[in-house]
Amino acid sequence: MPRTMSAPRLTQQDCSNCPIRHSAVCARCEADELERLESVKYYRSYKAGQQIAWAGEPLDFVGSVVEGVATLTQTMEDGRRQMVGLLLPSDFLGRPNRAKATYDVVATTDLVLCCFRQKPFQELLLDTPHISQRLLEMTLDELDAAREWMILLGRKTAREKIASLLSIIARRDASLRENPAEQTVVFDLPLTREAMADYLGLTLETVSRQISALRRDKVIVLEGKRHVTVPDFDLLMSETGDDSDGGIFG
Amino acid sequence: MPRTMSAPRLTQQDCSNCPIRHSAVCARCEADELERLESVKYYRSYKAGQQIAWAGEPLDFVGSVVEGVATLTQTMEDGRRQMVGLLLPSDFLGRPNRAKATYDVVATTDLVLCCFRQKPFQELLLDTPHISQRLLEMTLDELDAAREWMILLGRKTAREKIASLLSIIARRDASLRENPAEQTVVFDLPLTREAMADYLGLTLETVSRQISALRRDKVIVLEGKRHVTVPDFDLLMSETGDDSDGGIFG
DNA sequence: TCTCCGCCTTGATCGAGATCAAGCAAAGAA
DNA sequence: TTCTTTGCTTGATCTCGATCAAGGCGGAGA
Repeated sequence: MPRTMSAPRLTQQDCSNCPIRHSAVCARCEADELERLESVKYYRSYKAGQQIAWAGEPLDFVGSVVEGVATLTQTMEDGRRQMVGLLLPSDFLGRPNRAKATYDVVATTDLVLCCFRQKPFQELLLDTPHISQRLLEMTLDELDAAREWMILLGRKTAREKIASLLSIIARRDASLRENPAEQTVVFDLPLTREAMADYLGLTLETVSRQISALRRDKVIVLEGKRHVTVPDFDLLMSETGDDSDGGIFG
Repeated sequence: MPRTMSAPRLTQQDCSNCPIRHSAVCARCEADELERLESVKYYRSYKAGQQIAWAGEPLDFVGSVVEGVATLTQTMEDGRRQMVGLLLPSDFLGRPNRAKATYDVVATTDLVLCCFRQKPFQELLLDTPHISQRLLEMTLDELDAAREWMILLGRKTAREKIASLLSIIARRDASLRENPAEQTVVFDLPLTREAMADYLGLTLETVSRQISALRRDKVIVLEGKRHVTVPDFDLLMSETGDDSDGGIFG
């Protein structure tokens, strides 16, 4: 099967105006370091639903998500699937010095990546400590997130899993709002029921039933299938099974 | 509650004779760099069962496991527990620049750590690229392992979970043997049934039943409760649900 | 306007693993 | 010796989420 990717290249963009300038792998770079990055970076765009990489197949670049959402998924021989990562803007894709993708990577929304070929990125890592330090920090954060997810997968009930996922999305969106302390949070789900099931280690039917149950219990209000209103964020949090303290920025 | 740790200090040991010299965070260091490490490192020892750190409590050092096994565990308010990491010799404990432990850390066997206080280790990281590069590599490996574990927790059956855990331990032990290509593997379980349950997202009763089932089906032979013989490693692998190729070093 | 298709919901039933419960075996402790 | 404790096994039963099945809804294309 042909697996060539033809992604349109965007015109070169100025790093200093980049929306992820202060949170991506380049966050700590100085002006001269950014100049060097600009000389080797390039952009790739993908449409919603497009696959970016296939587990086990060659992937000769790494990069940062500039806009959109992508998922990392692993599939067992018999078709069982588990999502193992959710890439949001500023998250890093790929592993330095690894020529093949470890997971299937799929764009779930339209997506823009800021990419580097493996070889030049290797060199950047070796002689730009600001980049390798930041990459270490981001990788440690991802490891913490993965371990948090292990608790969810191993020990939480279906209802707690759904509430946890909703609270994660709500919290992320809340941080972009004018008044983040507001109890009411409104957002759109960026994932289908099936993708949520892959994420949570459930079936899509169970996801649907638990969302209906949370709606019935007035924990959330649904308009259509994707638009969610959380009237009382503390109430949602109390359904996640996590420690109740910590507030919206927990 | 008093939570002070008093761990006996060992006499200073020579890095060049260290059993984890070539696989720990110091693996890439040159002679002069090792000298610097030796000047700030110190050892801590723990007895089997002793707790090393408490989630949320101060932990002002990081370090490498020299000998023994430790576990990272997170506990929910109502007591549900999930193990999120297993630290074997050469694995790294703690997070640079973080003053508090994120997880409960417990020695499951007698344990020796090679430790560094946070502050000097920070400095080492900043001006010893061989250390920060190696730490990044190890953290990326841990992230891959955590994601592999997410598939196990989210999608594998109880029998597959047990077979997967046995194969991981068997594979690790096999790599220490004279003839690693040998089909028969023998080892002792370093974990209680309860710890295995915490690792696998199961109850200890289910762990016990599945081990009995694997014994009944001749996949393993048990002498006592901990000593395991795997007569045919491929047969064990075929029970894990993972891709069958790859062999013992997969 | 109709039809199709992707996505979602809901109902009925099933079954893997949890829970509740009893008891065994080995190692200390009294 | 006898009593406890710790770690483990096994049985009986229950329950949550999976599975199998049917149908609803809304948007895109004919």
